[in-house]
Amino acid sequence: MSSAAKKASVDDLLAGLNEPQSQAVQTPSGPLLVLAGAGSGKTRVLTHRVAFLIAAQGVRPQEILAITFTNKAADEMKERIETLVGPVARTMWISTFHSACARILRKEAQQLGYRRNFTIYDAPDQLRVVKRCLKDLGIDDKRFPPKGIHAVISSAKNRLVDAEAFAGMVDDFFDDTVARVYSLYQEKLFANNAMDFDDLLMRAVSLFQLLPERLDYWRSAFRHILVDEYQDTNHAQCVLVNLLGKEHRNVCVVGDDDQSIYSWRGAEVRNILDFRSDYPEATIIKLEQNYRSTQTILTAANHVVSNNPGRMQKNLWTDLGQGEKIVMAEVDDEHAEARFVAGEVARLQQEDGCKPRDMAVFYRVNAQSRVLEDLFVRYGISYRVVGGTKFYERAEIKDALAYLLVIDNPSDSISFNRVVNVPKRGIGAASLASLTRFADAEGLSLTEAAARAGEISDLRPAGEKALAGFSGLIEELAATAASSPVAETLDQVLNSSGYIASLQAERTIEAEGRIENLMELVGVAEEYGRRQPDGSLREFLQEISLYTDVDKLTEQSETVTLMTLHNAKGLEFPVVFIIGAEEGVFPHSRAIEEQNLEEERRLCYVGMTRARQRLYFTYTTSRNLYGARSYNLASRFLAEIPDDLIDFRPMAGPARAGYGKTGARPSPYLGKDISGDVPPDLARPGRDEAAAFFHPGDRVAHAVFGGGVVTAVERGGTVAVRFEDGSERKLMVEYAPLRKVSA
DNA sequence: GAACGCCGTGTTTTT
DNA sequence: CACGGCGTTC
Repeated sequence: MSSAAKKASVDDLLAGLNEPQSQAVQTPSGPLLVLAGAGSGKTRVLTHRVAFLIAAQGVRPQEILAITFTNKAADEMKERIETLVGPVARTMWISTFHSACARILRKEAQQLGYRRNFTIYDAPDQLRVVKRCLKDLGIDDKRFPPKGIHAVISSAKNRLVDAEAFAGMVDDFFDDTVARVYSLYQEKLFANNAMDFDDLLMRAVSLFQLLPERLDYWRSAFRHILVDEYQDTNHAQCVLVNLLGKEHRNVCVVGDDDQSIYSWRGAEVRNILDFRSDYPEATIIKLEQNYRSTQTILTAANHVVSNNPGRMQKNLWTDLGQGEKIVMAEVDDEHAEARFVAGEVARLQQEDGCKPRDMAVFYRVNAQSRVLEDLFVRYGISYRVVGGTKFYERAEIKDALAYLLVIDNPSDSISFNRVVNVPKRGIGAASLASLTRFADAEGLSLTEAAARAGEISDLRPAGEKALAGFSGLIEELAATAASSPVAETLDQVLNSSGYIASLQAERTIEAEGRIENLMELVGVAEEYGRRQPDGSLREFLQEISLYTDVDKLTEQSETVTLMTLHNAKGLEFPVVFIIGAEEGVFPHSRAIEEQNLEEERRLCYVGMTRARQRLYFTYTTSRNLYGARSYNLASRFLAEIPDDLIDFRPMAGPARAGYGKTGARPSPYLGKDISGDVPPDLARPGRDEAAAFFHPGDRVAHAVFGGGVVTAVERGGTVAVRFEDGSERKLMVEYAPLRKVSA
């Protein structure tokens, strides 16, 4: 490449960047912290910085390790870098922490006593192992719920506390039990030549800690490390970055403390706040210009999040103009909510020329999508749900994959048990018990034991025959796998096992759906074969096991997108609806109980800042939740948005007296310890708070008397209000359906 | 050995 | 409400 061409391309890389962005791209090697507010061009900076390192600093692509939060983000980044630097981009490591660790561990497995064909267990698999442990240890799974146990184990792993260390710091009975399970759980994973998600991180760390020589190797392999969404890294990930990066110190992390929303799975905002102490000489750059949202949306989001203490100060601004006000719609119940959203989706298409793909609906929990989906189907609005029951967690998909997993890793007993009698081939609990006993006695895997079914004395002839048949099937499939593309192996799995046939025999709609899903899986395998002609079954399985639904989210044109607020991270849409903005839903009741409102607020901030032009909030006065009707307050977050940014749409029909039907937008939230279960009345400002809450001059609204202005605040929780109809009334704040509209 | 149905229970977010 | 676990029945 001539130097002129090179220079031109470097100029290109910097063209169109604002000052701080350009600085972040050009800052020479060494630690760099980029605090990137929502929509401030973070991805742009990352991709351009990588390109800059390659084009201007002479860094070789394969020396770069770039970590993203999802596989989708990784793919996008790869693509964008490729357009900047060309096909060499393909030699870079751009992936999630988990994928990167898995890749490293494939090469290093033997160092840890694993074989390189280890299986990665997903959440349901992990739970199954926990359950088995509880059973083996004779622990009552009523008193020790597997999910809870697993959560504790997972959190320990994220803090790099292994089973032994955990046992050493136990200080109550529950943890003591967990410690025993943890230890057995690890044994079982190891015996199955399997790792869970957390192991990928923890084992990578221990590899590096145990074997300095391997650390040296990987350290010099990745001379430059870049980490996106650093605010959502956990301790293990942070340690990993430091192990690899602390020596050469070419560590660039990008993130936004206001967007940390994964503390429940071990993420520690502290990591980004502490970057300066880990790397005192770090350059720190703030990106504060937002290129995504209108000023209205931005101001509103800033107001909300500024209620959180201890933030890194940021001042997001935009020059995109004020734009539309934020619509806040009060509706009867979840059905009215769905109707409202569907109505607006239709209207925006007709009147504003919005495309369905421009619109997204965010909710707090997956269950909320149901009602919406029902109505969308009836309205003929096509939509897609991101997340929820994930494609790769569907039973039929997991069954098919379990066959492949057993073929690839015969030690994997979870997968073995999953498929040994699916479809039914007469291998029941009794036969399996014999098989397991035999395997344990002989020190064999279940697959190996099945191959020697004839030697199992207490097996009934029918069971023996069935097991031998299954064993033969697996061997046959393994032979195919050894010499054929993945898609072909999969096809044979589905047919030779009789899996498809048994579904066809069901003759139900669900079974047809399952077959379609399986065909889609075959499609995925074919696609893989095209992309990676030399790809192995193992690599295919690894890719799949770390793949989530968000990763699949491609720009399909004519559908509205439905997803949880968590899944919305990193995305943007011209129009965003945030539904269920109610106390107990969002913020979630459990977050209220656990006093973790700051994270909920950040979640709100993330949701709001996804919107480019229009932002809607909806809240219901009554909602069916878990089979029972509940009456919730409007979310406190709504009250944190300034009035002049809001287009309030009270419930249709005459305003009715009573809680939540005031026709006034929700007032600033006063209650401090109000959980979703507290009767609504208690959530109203009490007598003592009245004086602090209302001030003369406040604009208020009354459910019956309409709008007015506070003229006086009296003792005993009484305020005087002059209403728009000219009347003046004294009202008991404690009981009157009175809402503050603005101060 | 499999299928059905009952009951109790637990409900956030996910790499 | 929805699912998993467990007992009953064929």
